[in-house]
Amino acid sequence: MSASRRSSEAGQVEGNLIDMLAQSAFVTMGALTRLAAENDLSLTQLRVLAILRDRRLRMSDLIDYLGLEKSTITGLVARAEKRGLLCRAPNAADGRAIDVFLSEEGRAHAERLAADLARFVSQLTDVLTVAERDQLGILLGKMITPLHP
Amino acid sequence: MSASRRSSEAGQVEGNLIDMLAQSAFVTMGALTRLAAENDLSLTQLRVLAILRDRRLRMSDLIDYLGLEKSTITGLVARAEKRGLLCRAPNAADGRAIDVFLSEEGRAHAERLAADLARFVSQLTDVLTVAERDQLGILLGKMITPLHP
DNA sequence: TTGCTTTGGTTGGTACTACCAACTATAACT
DNA sequence: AGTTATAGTTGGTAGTACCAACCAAAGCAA
Repeated sequence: MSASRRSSEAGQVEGNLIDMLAQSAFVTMGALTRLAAENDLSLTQLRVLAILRDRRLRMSDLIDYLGLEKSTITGLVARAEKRGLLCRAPNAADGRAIDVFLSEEGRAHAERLAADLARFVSQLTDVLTVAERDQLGILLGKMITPLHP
Repeated sequence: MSASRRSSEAGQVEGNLIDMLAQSAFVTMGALTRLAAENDLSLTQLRVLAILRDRRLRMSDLIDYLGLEKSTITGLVARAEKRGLLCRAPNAADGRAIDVFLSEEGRAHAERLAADLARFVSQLTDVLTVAERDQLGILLGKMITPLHP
């Protein structure tokens, strides 16, 4: 596992896949966390903005996307709403449900974050050739797509 | 960015590298978080155990590894110590410093976690051929190694 | 050597995350 | 209609992570 920055000591470039996946996850999450912090957001809030960028969801959908307790979502959305990042509105079809979607300000935030993230990732993948980048995208895609049918 | 599980809708398997990296990071982090939760740990505590698995560090080193505020580390280590996962001892060479290292129980925990993680990752990479797995490890390694010289 | 600065860690306080259990209200089922 | 299931909220707890303020040992300087 070895979540540290230097768990696989130099030399063995191929490393072990477990370490590589865990480490790249931590690196990416670290970057995302920093990115969020720079924009005065938490990682979870950043996720919410990202998810809502091209969707209008009910609370319960958001729960599915994030895999968190509903009370957690309530608080999350409430704080984000208070900050003007997103809006709540009753769902037209279901009297129990509440829809959530980005406000103007939230959308602007989300766009900026997406751009920043893109910049970070390209910096991270700079060391790879274009072919390698494609290859990496394909492999990760193949690994992940089974998870969301 | 699109941190969601299904941000890149079906079809374009190659996806876009940014999405793929972010998503695989979230998937991996999700698994790590679940793994940690099953063992009654937080993600950060799991990281600490992973880092200390083959090291004895001073607090300040731990700060570097985790990239968190020192007061955060103090609390983290204090709670883990109270739970018997790790030990604190004054550093022999520097009167100000405190060494941190795994207890027996902490070590056992860490081993178990490493095994569980390995199991999870292999399940995740099951869809890949052996050659693809190697390739993925190489690419991730190449991408990450520059970050820890 | 005495005094100033830097480094290593802790303490106290705040905001947020995330969980659980208990609750209200609408919807769906029989 | 009456029961059951679903959608969200509220209240309470533990943990994460930050900041500012602090103490003590170490390093450096005059």
